[in-house]
Amino acid sequence: MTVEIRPSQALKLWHDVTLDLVRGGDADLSARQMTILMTVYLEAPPHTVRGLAEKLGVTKPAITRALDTMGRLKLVARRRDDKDRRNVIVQRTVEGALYLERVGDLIVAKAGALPR
Amino acid sequence: MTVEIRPSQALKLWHDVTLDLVRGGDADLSARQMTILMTVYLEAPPHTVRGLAEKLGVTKPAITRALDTMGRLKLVARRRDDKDRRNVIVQRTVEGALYLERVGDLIVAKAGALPR
DNA sequence: GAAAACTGTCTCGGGCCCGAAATGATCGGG
DNA sequence: CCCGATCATTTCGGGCCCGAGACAGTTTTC
Repeated sequence: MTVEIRPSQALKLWHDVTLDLVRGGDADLSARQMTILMTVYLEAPPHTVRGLAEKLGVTKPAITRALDTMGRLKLVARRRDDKDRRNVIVQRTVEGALYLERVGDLIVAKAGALPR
Repeated sequence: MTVEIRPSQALKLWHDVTLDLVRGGDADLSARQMTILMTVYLEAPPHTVRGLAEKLGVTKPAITRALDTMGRLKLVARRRDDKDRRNVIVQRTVEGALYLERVGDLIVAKAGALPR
């Protein structure tokens, strides 16, 4: 299976998916929040505030605020690290996994509907 | 050329692209702004405030504010419709076209680097 | 055990975005 | 010619996000 795509198709795919996400209005995540969410679910744990801040190239308070908002939405959870109680470990949730699963399926569907 | 992709690949692709956009920090567009930008550049003109509001499922002031911000960034331009001077027509700009071209190339590059 | 280093969070001032409603400009039917 | 309909924008009150810097808790170093 190959993932070949032309720039014009790529943009149309991006457009179709973001349009659905905006219209759905479920979560209304910012680009940063979406990136944090995907990083937590796609990359190997553990995920800390500092680690996420470095990876995204933003300040730590920005990560804290994003985790506050996404925690309210039940998309992620926080837990103190027992090994080093200074650290906060970002954990996945069932709701977050389901949300990303829907996003993945949406992308696949839009990719399949793309003109050849 | 086919555009087949599995959900896990789709999510990784989305993650890789948004991470680059967040880290780059060029524009920092919200999901709505990005959707507006792509709609203006991918769909046939003319584009009006009301038409964009209906398409995205948001209020007209939200479109006006997005156009204000993106106008400051030179990504789109506004012009009065001479046929019906109540309408405002959203126009493309060179900067906007270049921005989307970079996004398209970024998606293609990330798609090509995806594990099979 | 005290001090330095490190973590995440809070505070501050400023800016942007939100939807609802009001406003100003323009068009069109009667 | 006028009054209602239709544009886009502005106003309003409220909320979230931003980075810089201060802060409290924890660990490590000496």
